[in-house]
Amino acid sequence: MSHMARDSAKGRKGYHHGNLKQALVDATLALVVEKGPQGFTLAEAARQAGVSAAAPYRHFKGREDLIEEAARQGFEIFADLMEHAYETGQPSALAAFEATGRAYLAFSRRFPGHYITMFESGVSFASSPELKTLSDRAFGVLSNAARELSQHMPEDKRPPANMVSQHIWALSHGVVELFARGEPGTKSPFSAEDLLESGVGIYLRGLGLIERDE
Amino acid sequence: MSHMARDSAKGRKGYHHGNLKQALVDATLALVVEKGPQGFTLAEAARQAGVSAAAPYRHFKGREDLIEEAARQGFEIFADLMEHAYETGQPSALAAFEATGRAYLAFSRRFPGHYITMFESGVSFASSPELKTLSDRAFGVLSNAARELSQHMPEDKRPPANMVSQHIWALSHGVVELFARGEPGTKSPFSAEDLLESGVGIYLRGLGLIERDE
DNA sequence: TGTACATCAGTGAACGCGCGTTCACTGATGTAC
DNA sequence: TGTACATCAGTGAACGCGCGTTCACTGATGTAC
Repeated sequence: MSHMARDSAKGRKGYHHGNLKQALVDATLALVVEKGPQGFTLAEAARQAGVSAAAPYRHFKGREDLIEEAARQGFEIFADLMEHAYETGQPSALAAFEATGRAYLAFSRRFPGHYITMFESGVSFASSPELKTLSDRAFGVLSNAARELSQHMPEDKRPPANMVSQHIWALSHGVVELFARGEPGTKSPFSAEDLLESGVGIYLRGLGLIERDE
Repeated sequence: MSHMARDSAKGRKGYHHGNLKQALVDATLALVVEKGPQGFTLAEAARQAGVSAAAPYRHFKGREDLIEEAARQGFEIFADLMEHAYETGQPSALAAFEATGRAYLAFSRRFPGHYITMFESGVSFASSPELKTLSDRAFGVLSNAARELSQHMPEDKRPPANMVSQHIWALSHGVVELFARGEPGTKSPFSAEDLLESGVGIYLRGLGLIERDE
């Protein structure tokens, strides 16, 4: 078999794979990046893991279940990244907030497969209670950052903290979808990073949190 | 046949449909809304139009070609809507700009099938030169609005007009994707319209185009 | 107005394909004694 | 250390399915005379 060459790498012994579950998740992530959210098939993932089409059923209930596991892992990484970014910016509420915005984009760059399964595969963060919990953790970080930010704001024109976090979430998501993909035709002169950075900057100025001439 | 009841509505004569091309596009739009961007099949669209699976090939080269036509019509409507919104806001550069932002969201509401084929079907606005041209027209409106807006801005801290239009595009797109869908789990207390309106407002304030207490 | 005929826009049967899933099976591994 | 045996994690063949596409066909329509 053609995959034998890699058998020794992870304790693969021939008949027993040893690490199939994760290998299938990894194959899913790669496929989804390569062929788009729906281009992925259970059969192809099995093939890529060097295993028969029936094998995945030892670890997953079915096709949907595999995607969900990939998304689950994604949300976990995502939440960790957001939390880490938040802590990095502390104790400055402003720095923490900006950092979480950047973390969103950075996550989509470093884990494109996860990003796709999470936001474009149709699984969505309400498919299972577990995904809901995990996504709540991630977006909770952004919400908290927004809430703290709120307290540094001129009190008269202070929008709800949730609204602020949703603005940044939407802006980040839009930038990722439109400008961070390899898609041609989007030959923007600005990088996604620049776009998000400047957009958030202007927005924060609008909130009165950054001085006009910085 | 079960679809005979509707035959008289549009000149349907039994053997000849009379309006198949558009009927297939309409079926595509409905399917894509109902089952997601990839849930659509040529066979199902034909079925919904009350016609055999081979019939679509009289009007389209294949599956891909049908989606592309749907997207093409979408871009046309979209561009018209953007232009109309722009003119509505004139001669105020600010009002025109805000109107185009609103038009983006309004379009996604009124033509969800088109929106999906345009932005989520994988066809993308660079698949064909024709789509590219049409999408350029639509986004050109937004760019122009941003350019005019630029001239009303404090000259020292004036970001490139293209950047401004891309910020708004990204924010609009993000709001649509995250908060304008029926998806549960996104139980936001704010409507997509409110979110976009307030987000754009804060952003424009950040540009120095709206006074702090308005 | 009537007829012959070209063209148009459908039909329906057939194809090959890959998918998701099930099933009885079997080789490998771990454990009890 | 060796052996018996349960359990685990694979196999491979088979299934039914719906899809995209092709083909020779045929009914309906439009036009020339």
